[in-house]
Amino acid sequence: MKVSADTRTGHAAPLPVALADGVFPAGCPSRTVLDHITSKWGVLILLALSEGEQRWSDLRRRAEGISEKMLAQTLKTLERDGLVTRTAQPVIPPRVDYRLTERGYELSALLVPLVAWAFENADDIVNGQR
Amino acid sequence: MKVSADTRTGHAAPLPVALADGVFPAGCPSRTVLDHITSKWGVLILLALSEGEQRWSDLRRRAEGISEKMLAQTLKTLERDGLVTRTAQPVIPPRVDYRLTERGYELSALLVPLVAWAFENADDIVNGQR
DNA sequence: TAAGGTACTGACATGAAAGTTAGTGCCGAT
DNA sequence: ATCGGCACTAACTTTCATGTCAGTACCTTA
Repeated sequence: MKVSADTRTGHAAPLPVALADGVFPAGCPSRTVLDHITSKWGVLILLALSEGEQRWSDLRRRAEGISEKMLAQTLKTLERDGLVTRTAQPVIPPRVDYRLTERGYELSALLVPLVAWAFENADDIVNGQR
Repeated sequence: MKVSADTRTGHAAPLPVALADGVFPAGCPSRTVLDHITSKWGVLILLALSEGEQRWSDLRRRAEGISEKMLAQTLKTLERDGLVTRTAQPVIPPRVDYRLTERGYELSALLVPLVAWAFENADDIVNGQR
């Protein structure tokens, strides 16, 4: 069954993804990846790092409201996913830097416009306007 | 304090958003909006609708694994946010169509490349590769 | 006559995500 | 001498998003 294009707006909206019948499969690995990067704090951390290497305490301050537990957990997930690298310097006091990998940078380039859109439209949306 | 650009990749990564000190404020409305659109099923529904108007049963089939409760709940949230419109036709059996608003279409245009990226990179990521 | 499709709603249950609190070891500043 | 900053970890608790199950009302097909 072929799904027709949007007839109201006249816009084409191609999904450049091989999807049988336009179905998003339940067990698909992309679901897991999507869950990681669209997690409450994942987006914010990736966005903050898109401006360059940052320390633990920088990230904590920039993602306002994050707990240390969630910061550690989010960074670990992003590291396991190969989106972020951790560099610890054996100095006192400890200094640890986080930066995006090439892959992480690729992703952040897609997230930036999304978050920018959310910023611009947030007020209209929560006020229930058009 | 000014945050330096990424010195490793040499890429510029501008955040086109007015952020005092690069801090994402805790009470910011964009947090709410981001939560809605990055919810487990929100992304999938918006993506499915990016291909055009669709019925309840179409969406249920395409977002594989979604329950009827979550479909209803997700659609209601997206409707309240002015991203989706609902059109019920008084026929028997009932027929209800869902489509993106202009604003919803704008958003989906940003989500499509993100999901495409997730599809392409998912296997590498979950296999813990580089 | 019974089963199944259509588009839902509501009560209840669960589990994963998130929050809270406390503790680590070392240092510099008050 | 004790406080705070640094970068965490671990145990425990809570909250909320999500899942499960049942029911609605009408019609068609078997």
